[in-house]
Amino acid sequence: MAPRCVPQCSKFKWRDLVELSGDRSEFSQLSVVAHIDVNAFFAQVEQLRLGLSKEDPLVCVQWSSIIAVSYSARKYGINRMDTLESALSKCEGLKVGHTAVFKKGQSDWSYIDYLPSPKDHKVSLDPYRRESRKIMRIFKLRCSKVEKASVDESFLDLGNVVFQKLLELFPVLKNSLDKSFDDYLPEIPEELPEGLDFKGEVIRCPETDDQDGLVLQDWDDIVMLLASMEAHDIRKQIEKALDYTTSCGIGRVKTIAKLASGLHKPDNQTIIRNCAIDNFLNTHFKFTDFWGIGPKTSGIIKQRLLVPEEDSIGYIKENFTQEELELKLKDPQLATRLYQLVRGLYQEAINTRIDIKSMGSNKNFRGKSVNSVKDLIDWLPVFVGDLIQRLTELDEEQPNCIRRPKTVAVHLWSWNGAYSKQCTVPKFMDLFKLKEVISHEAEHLIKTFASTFDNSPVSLFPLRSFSLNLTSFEVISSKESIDKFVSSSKRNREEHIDSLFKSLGENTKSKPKVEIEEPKNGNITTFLKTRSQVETVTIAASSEDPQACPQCGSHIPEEEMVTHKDWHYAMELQKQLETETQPNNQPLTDVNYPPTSRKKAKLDKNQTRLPFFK
DNA sequence: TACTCACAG
DNA sequence: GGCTGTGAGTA
Repeated sequence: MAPRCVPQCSKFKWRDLVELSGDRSEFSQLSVVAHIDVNAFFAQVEQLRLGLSKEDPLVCVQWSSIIAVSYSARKYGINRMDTLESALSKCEGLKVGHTAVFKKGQSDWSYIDYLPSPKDHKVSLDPYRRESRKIMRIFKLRCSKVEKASVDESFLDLGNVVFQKLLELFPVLKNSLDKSFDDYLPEIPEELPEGLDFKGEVIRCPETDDQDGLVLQDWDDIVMLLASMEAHDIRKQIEKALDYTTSCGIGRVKTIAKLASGLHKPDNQTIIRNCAIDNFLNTHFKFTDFWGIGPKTSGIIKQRLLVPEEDSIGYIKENFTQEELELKLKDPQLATRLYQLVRGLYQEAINTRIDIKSMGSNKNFRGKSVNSVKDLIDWLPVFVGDLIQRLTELDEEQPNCIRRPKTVAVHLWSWNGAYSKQCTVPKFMDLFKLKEVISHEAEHLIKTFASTFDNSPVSLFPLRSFSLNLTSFEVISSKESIDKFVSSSKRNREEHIDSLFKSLGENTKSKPKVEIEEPKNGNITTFLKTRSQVETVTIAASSEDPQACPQCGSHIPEEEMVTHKDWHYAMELQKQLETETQPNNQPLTDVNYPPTSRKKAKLDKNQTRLPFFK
């Protein structure tokens, strides 16, 4: 049943609404963030690769341990703790997909049709990263700001797109004249426009909702409603284009959205209105569930605050002021964070471009499989190949911002201790050259290590673990146009806010201080604005116009050309995605897969298990 | 630069 | 629970 509106004086000001349209919308009082995670991601990837259906119970394995369990396999009581053997005993028809692997001595990974052994193989997570990037492309098409939290999770800032919808759907917002930033917003209307309703599961608010259903009181509730519709639509697009199901949480801040996304799995979403935050946190979670509060930190908190097992969030909220938390925890940063976390008020930035800081390739060795320098050197192509491959994909993803590592480090773990050594390398643009250098330096570092053990009573071998790391990434080339974009974009956004307010009939005297952070390259900051220009200005463009877009002919202000071209790029990508997608449930044919691996990846679709389990 | 720690999935 | 990955702190 559709929610009812019970209007009351709004708590929110025009400032809050306008901030929702800016590039720091996650800090607005009306902010809304979605957390989307792909259900049993590795299992879904393997299911598609093997041409199986969602109903086929499947596990993704690495050696003989299970790293992901499809939802249909969970029905048999299989979980990640099971060994492959016990999983197979629980489910007769269980399908098994092993991760792709590197073979010792080779620099590219592939899917193989036998059970690989850790003795001469290393796991490759590359296929999952590739699928992850496809999903990210869609997210980036649909909202102005996306933060990739991990290979299968992202945060989406839905503020901008909800702002747009608010203006479209509620004339009372669009037609208000002579408002200043400090005026309160009007009450919400008594009736919602036709067709508006929450999508997904809405957590109840005991104080305001009643037996007849959900009650909307203020604009933040409507923001959540619109966000739920938008998030649902984005998730359906992912499913249509790529065939992945997802779970999603929608809330005021990242931590709330993150907790919410886990509540209704798989393939559903959960909405936390601000009025429901307390009920949501208290009935479902302990303070240890917050992202970033690990075993160590929670141990300290428990000890210093004497937190009881039950109702730990309520306990912290009700018994300590922020000052008391600082006093007890002796860690002002943690105190502030905890104070805000338990109230659902911990507003964190959504980082769109997470600049890569390091990149590593590791492997643990078993027994005496690496018992000499030669054994280790034989493995080197795998580590180097892994890293170079990932650098290649990084370049492809951001062709106008090429990054290279300054240092190469090797880490070795023997049974006697851990050792590491690093050296600087030239920042070659050419990855073939860089590959040579990294191989050479890594080999040199390993040999240096080995020689220091020559006359030592302890031995480096058999080696327990090895890792090759690239660190201190620096930008070595960024296109001139991007630089221009960066320098002009701050002004752009100020103008953006100005023009918004003109459309709102703003009196510019009380213009708010909208903090403007330094921009991210290539990001579609003014996406919506640009889009509406494309739609309305197309015909006015002349072929003589030096500021005409070469692709659509629209007249585009010089400083917006980059953004505008990004938009074209995004649309092209979308087209590409749509044509790449098969209408039936066939596995995706990934044009990016190395030809060798692709051939091997094609397994018989009628096969119920990989051959080695027959 | 070398090493350790914390956290996450 | 083993494995893989990332970032921060410290001397």
